[in-house]
Amino acid sequence: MGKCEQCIVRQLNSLKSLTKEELVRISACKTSRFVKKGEVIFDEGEHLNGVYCISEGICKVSKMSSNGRDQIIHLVKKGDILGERSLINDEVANLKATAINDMEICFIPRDEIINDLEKNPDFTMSILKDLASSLKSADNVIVDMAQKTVKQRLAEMLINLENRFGHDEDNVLNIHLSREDIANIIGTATESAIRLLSEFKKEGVIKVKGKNISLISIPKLKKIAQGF
Amino acid sequence: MGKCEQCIVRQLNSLKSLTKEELVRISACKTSRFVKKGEVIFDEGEHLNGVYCISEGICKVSKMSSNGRDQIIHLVKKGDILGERSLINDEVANLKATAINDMEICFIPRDEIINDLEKNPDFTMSILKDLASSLKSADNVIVDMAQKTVKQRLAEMLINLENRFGHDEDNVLNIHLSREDIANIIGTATESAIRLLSEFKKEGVIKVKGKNISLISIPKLKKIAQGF
DNA sequence: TTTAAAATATGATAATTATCAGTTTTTCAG
DNA sequence: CTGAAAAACTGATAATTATCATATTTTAAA
Repeated sequence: MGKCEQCIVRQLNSLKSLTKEELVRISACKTSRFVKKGEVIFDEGEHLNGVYCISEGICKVSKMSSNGRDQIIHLVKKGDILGERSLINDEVANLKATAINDMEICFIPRDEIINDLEKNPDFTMSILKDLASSLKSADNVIVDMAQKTVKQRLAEMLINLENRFGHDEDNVLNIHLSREDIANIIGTATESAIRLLSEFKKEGVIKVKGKNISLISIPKLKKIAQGF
Repeated sequence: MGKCEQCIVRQLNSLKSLTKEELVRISACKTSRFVKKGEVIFDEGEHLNGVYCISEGICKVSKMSSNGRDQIIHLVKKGDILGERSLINDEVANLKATAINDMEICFIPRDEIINDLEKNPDFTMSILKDLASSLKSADNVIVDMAQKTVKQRLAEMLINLENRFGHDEDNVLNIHLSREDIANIIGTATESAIRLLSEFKKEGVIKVKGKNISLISIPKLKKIAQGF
């Protein structure tokens, strides 16, 4: 189990604002853990009692709608912090986190980190900026969900995946989602997502082989996302 | 122009966490202003340079979609703070604020309040909790927008209006929105919103007279919102 | 490897929602 | 008060999206 002070992942998130001493203290009480693909890290209604720092892998964060379908609200990857919101308002989790590939995650108990939150203004400001930025992007998602067609949303989502996860040497996106997950991100039926992916493929804007998706023309996708 | 120390509205928001001294300082530099119905307080892309504290009235906060329709993301009323996000990340406004009735608002310059944000941990934590709570409700809106039908969303919105704004002695909601605004909250065409309102009226779950809406059966509306 | 289960795919159809066109009602400036 | 503009409304129709049924392919456990 590595030490937080030396952890590279930490540099990617708000924990970078902690002092050396704080990190040593956190390192002593944190626990590291492997999570298998498909495993649920926490579910709606659970008490979190701490935050997770993602060392490796990707998980989806979702919420069940009253109509029985899961809506994926965001994708969390290496370097991201998970559960900070429940930490702040001290409520049970509003969302569910599920690994979409094998992961390694560190858990930091609430009591340790809440102390830093109250004492270290740099750290607090950093969390504050994180939340402000999440809120901005949530607002943008609301607008897209409310105003764009499923086709527009799919195009937009593909561009977002490219920006956030990048692609390998063969231009294949570095994230492999099931068709159902794709549908649950853009808020549509699985069949509709499949049909639109086929349509994009036919039109030559993407290449699809199983869960491997490559974007062939990002400009064209951007046009589709804007309604052309 | 009243003094912040004595302002009742302040008790409703994060400003209640400020000390007497901080309030006196802010009071000295704040400016108060009346805003007419329909007037734009700030628009997307503008530099805010401060936050607004709403003394009276209601405004809509919206964002233009690339398809040319305005999506209303929230309604801000007496006691709410407006523009805190732009304050924190120091970016231009992502949203537009428009008065939906006559308002009175106080403006607090950025420099004054940013100082308190960095120095007063109670105040910072209060803002942090505000943002966490906004983020939670934004996530819930995303789920609804993505998974619910327009009919479900309208029913839900009516319940939200009742909870947030209440009704007068004649059971009429204390907020008077145009049909277009209603459509822009739930993310649909104005005609669709009108049709569904008529349907609800016919079914006897609401009473409508112009912009005066009364909820007759909240339980029925809740059932509709959940898909029955 | 075999086989059952899960995921993906496709077609047909129904339901929802948007758009366009036009009418009626309301609002409000003069 | 009056007339023009804006808002609200209604109908017809088109476009989008969901649902159901079923076939094919892929995955993973025995």
